[in-house]
Amino acid sequence: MDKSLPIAEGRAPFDPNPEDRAQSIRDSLRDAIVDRRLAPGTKLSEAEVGTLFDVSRTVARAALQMLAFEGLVKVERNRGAFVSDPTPEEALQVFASRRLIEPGIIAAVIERVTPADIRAFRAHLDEETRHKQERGAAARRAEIKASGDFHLMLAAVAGNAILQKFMDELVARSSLVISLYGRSGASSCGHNDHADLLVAVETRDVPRAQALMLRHIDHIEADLDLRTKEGLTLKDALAL
Amino acid sequence: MDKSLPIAEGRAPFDPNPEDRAQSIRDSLRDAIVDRRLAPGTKLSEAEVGTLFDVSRTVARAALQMLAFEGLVKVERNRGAFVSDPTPEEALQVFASRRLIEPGIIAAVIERVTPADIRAFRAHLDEETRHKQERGAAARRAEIKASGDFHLMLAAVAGNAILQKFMDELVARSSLVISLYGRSGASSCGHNDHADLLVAVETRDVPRAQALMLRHIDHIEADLDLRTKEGLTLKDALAL
DNA sequence: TGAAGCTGGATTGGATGCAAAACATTTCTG
DNA sequence: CAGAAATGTTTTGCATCCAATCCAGCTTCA
Repeated sequence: MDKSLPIAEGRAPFDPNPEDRAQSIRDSLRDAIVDRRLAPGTKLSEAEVGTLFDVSRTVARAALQMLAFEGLVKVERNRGAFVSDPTPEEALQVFASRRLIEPGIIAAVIERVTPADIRAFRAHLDEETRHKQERGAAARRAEIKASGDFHLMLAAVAGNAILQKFMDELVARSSLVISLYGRSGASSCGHNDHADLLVAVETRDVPRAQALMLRHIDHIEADLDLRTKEGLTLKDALAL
Repeated sequence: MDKSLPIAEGRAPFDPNPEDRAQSIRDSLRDAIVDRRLAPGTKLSEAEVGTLFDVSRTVARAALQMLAFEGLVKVERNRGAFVSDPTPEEALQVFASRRLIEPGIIAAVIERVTPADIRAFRAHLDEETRHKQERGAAARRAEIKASGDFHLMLAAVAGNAILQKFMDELVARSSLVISLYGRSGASSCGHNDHADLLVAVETRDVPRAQALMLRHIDHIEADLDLRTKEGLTLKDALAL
């Protein structure tokens, strides 16, 4: 059994809350996936996950099942669970979905945001820019994660639990897609979309905020290189 | 053990495809829930579900877990799974979510719909009106289900697997909400919203189709009576 | 009488064991 | 030597088993 998977990092040494261990395993695995510490296609065997987190296969399997529901892993019958490897088409669908949902979220945010929320957003933005200035792969990972968290904060303020869950899934899948197809290291290269968005929220300018949100999603998507990489190489190598 | 739960009805007698039994149990249970054959709040014990479908608790539990992810059942730790009993606020969130997603879906449909799709929609509409004319609780259930299926067909034609999954969940939750808070038996009392929508799709009039979709959701929501029923009665009985 | 504590039964959470499927390796055959 | 058959190994799917928790009814005590 190979213990080289770098996935058990964010886990608490001994369950702080004795509640649902499967949930916390899922969170650790999800972090590892969106952080690209686990490459798409990696096999996640029940036994391996179980021993790494020191639980039985039963609860390891439950965690993998949860991730399958979110689309972060694919389970193939009698074959096991693999970190999902979204196709370019799936990538486009992720952003198409976000284009529908996030303008609505931003409108709800403007309706409900409190001064305390604004302060929290500002603090988060500061941290984001801090990560952006640092160097190294770890800082890059932290930046991508923080960027996603900004959208999750918006979803939380919007106050719709269902949309929040959808955004949870969409942001996670986006991170996966960016890590696969992202051209530059960072999602928002050069742009300051989040800061602009926050200004529009503060001034309660709904149309502008929605337009900025759509533009922001355009920017993220424009940074992707969705030309299929593998799969064609075979044909290339043989025929051409 | 009570064997009175009328949930095992849609199940195939012996798994035609030996694949994933949990999945098919989930489908049966979901049908039963959105069909109102299982009332909100009903306890779904693992052992009971297991014996009803002739599987062990392990796979019964997996099915319940899936339903929990969709929000159709709530599992309380150490207490079990219960058919979820959405609050009025959750009900509003369901429709708020649909208002964001479905206009986008209808636009995608207009872009991609084929003549064969149109024929399928027409056939489905016929069946809907047929159910609407019949009498009895069974016909009412069939009508609600068919009405939801129309929206699911739209989502399928739109061609975005993620949005389709979201709509799966939203339609199921809507049926649950309607069965709980619906005033009239049917959702679209008197209106012919689906037929109008289909015309707009055929003429490829995106703005009109989107407006009709929003109006349709308004109609469904207007048919709800979201005043809290239980919970306040206690206060009423005691204080007032 | 009523409230707190206790006990028996039932139910869930989770670990383990076994059969079947998939995979890897070796052996056989042309 | 190449390809196919066969065998052994690994991993999943699932049933079963045990411990922990919860619930209901009963007992006890003020």
